[in-house]
Amino acid sequence: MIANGMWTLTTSGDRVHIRAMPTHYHHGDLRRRLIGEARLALIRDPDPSALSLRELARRIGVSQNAPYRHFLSRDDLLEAIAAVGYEEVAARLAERSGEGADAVALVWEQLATREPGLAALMFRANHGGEVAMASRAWLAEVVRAIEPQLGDGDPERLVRRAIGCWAAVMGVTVLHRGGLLAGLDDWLIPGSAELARRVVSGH
Amino acid sequence: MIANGMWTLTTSGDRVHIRAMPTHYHHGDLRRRLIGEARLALIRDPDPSALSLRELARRIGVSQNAPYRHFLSRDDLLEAIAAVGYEEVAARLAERSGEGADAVALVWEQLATREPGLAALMFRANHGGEVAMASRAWLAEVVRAIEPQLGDGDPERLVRRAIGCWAAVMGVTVLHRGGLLAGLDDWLIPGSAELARRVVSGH
DNA sequence: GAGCCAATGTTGTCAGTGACTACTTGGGCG
DNA sequence: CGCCCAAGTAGTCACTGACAACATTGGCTC
Repeated sequence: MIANGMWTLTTSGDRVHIRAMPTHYHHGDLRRRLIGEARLALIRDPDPSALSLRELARRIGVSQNAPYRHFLSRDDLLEAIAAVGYEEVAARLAERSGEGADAVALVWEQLATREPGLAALMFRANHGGEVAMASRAWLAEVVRAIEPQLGDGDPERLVRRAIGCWAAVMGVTVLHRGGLLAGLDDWLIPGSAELARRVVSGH
Repeated sequence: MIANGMWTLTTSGDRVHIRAMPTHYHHGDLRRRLIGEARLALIRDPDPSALSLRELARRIGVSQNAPYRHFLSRDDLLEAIAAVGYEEVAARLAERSGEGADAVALVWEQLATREPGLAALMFRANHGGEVAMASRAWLAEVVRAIEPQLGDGDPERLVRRAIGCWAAVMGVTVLHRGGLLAGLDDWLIPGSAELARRVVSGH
């Protein structure tokens, strides 16, 4: 089955059915509800490993097993959330085209501040194809953002710089959120925007 | 009680006893054993959230509750391991003083390659004081490593650059291990050494 | 309009986990 | 020699992810 929230594609035999999704039941809405509720849970407790499928189900008011109709496993849910995260962050960066590397830093920092749990999920190891795919949209936006600052050099360098920029910004975020910079005076901590610019610019 | 593996310091009343640790029992050795076995487990399965205290205990041959005599909780164990990780990586960097930012990249990359689970632990959010402390040793070594490349500017800038270097190198590692760069051609991925140099050098 | 049938719920169950309480042990100190 | 107490053991609890089996819903086909 293929669904996007508005409709579902179903196969019966070798026929293909398209049908609108019901809205007044939990039917068809659950997947979205689960992701939304999970994000809320991640705001309450930013540790993704503390997120419980059963509690989510309880909160939404469905049976403990219902989530498994929409996600293969707990990890599958987490993947989906991370993917949504990348999509959103890409969209937010797209709105700020023209602000260069600073925008990359800004958008990422906002994410990490507002939804640290979501950010933690996006840092996570062993992501599957879904997240990798979604993160490409983000990477594409980073490329677009920094492109004017790099002049028209070769496109490969552009991508390399974009990844470097992403990595650097993400790195500071990880250090920050990890408490690894706790106790250090503020002026000893590089601003992520400054770092992003530094990575992008130059020969 | 204070212990370092060779001896223990015990207080009885207001006296202090120092005594050698027995070696033929698990006594006194368990803490170290646990950390070691946990690292092995993290090599088998790099996902820290999959590490089970009970399985560790089983593997070592002690009761399921024995670990709690040495660590307050599972997280406490993970913290201790992360701290050890930072200590080791600091030591390894110290051996390569004079190689500049490249050494930082090299050492960190080796860690992430050889013990990705350990690395994941060191990236983790919400670290307590113990890890923050240990990571300071690492940061100090990074400062020492990049110092010759920066000339003798102001020391604050030096620290900022060191943190930036750390963040950048760590960022690429996270992206890599997260599978976020999967499918990208190699020449599109910035080398962490190059990135480190770029962050450190310049005006 | 009847009924099929896939999607999507629900109930029941299992093994495994972190953490707690209460006990036992054993070796060095006085 | 006897006590003390750090460090180990046994038993238990609530909770979790995952699975199997069953119930229900509503659109499509005929």
